[in-house]
Amino acid sequence: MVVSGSLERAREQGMDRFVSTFTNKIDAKGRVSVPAPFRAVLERDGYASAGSTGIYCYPSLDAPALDCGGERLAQKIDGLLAGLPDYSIERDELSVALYGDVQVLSIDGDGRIVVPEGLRAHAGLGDAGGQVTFVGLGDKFQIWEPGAFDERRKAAREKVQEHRKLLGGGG
Amino acid sequence: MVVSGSLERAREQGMDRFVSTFTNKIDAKGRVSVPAPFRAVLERDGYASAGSTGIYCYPSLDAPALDCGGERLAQKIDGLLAGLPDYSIERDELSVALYGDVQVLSIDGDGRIVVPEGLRAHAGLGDAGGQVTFVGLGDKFQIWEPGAFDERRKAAREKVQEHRKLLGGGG
DNA sequence: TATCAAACCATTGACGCCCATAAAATTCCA
DNA sequence: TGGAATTTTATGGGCGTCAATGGTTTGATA
Repeated sequence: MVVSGSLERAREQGMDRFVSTFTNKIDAKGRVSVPAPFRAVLERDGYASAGSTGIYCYPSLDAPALDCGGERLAQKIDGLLAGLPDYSIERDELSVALYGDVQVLSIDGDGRIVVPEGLRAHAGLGDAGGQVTFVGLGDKFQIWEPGAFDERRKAAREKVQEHRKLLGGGG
Repeated sequence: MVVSGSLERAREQGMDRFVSTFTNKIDAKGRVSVPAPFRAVLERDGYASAGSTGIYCYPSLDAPALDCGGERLAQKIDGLLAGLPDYSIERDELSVALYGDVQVLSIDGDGRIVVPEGLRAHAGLGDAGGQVTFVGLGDKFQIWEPGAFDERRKAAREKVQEHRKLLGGGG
């Protein structure tokens, strides 16, 4: 396929954030299609143009999921380091923390990525059914094992309902 | 192998920083393959062209790891020293610390380096399983014993978690 | 000549790249 | 508005190239 359909639409609509969730299959080779709308956002973000080779991906700090994004995400990380002096110990430490877990995954001509073993393990991808769920979070998106994401979503709903009650049902 | 694949890709895409982590085997002779993407960055950096013969490599000042890079790294070190007054004690000490243990490692036709015993000892390379981990840190990269890196990474993750507000709360 | 290091070669497994198919969605026209 | 035609996406598979790794030979040195 050619990355043009969703891309052009996204351009026209000024879409530049990751939205919605999609569930795709991960095949025997470990390949997964990145949802076309996400690819469109990445294109806009310039993931494949000037700065980088692919998408940035690292284990989420607080969930069994992977955080992914393009240039914007990379620049956010760089921004954190920008303030620290070159070759200072602080910078080295933070660099390892931020870069150490990051993998750059290239997207093939068909819009697919291969998730390396280490990352797959953190998110438990492939543990069940060989499917993975992409979740848009604006600036970035996450990759979940579908079952795990379901639980997380349920929990989130319940929490929201709690809040509503506390807020006096003003909805 | 021929150093052309990743290199050309890197050229075209303007990739000029060390990113991602890779784990390769180190054999009985002390040989390790430098990850192809890193070689590509080094090529761009001119490590093997005009100025120098190989990559700069020295014991990391604050970690059981090796700091490595090409021309850019060398120049940054120079710049760092240039900032200090001539014949100052600080400069002398830093000079020794930085330059004293620097080794220029040449990359053979197959993309491998031989890590000298002294450096290997500092990072504990080969102590377990005969594997080493390359960690991209932008301007330079580090070489770790996988186990040690894992520990450092865990610690770093916890540290980042404390500062995750800086990341925009996204995790 | 013995030893060590560095260039050379060869193998294998992984990965990038291409094509094919099928399903879904969108467009276009009646 | 409905339905056909076209486009786009997702997914499966094959194939060639390249990277990583192990081994061998050559060359320098003492």
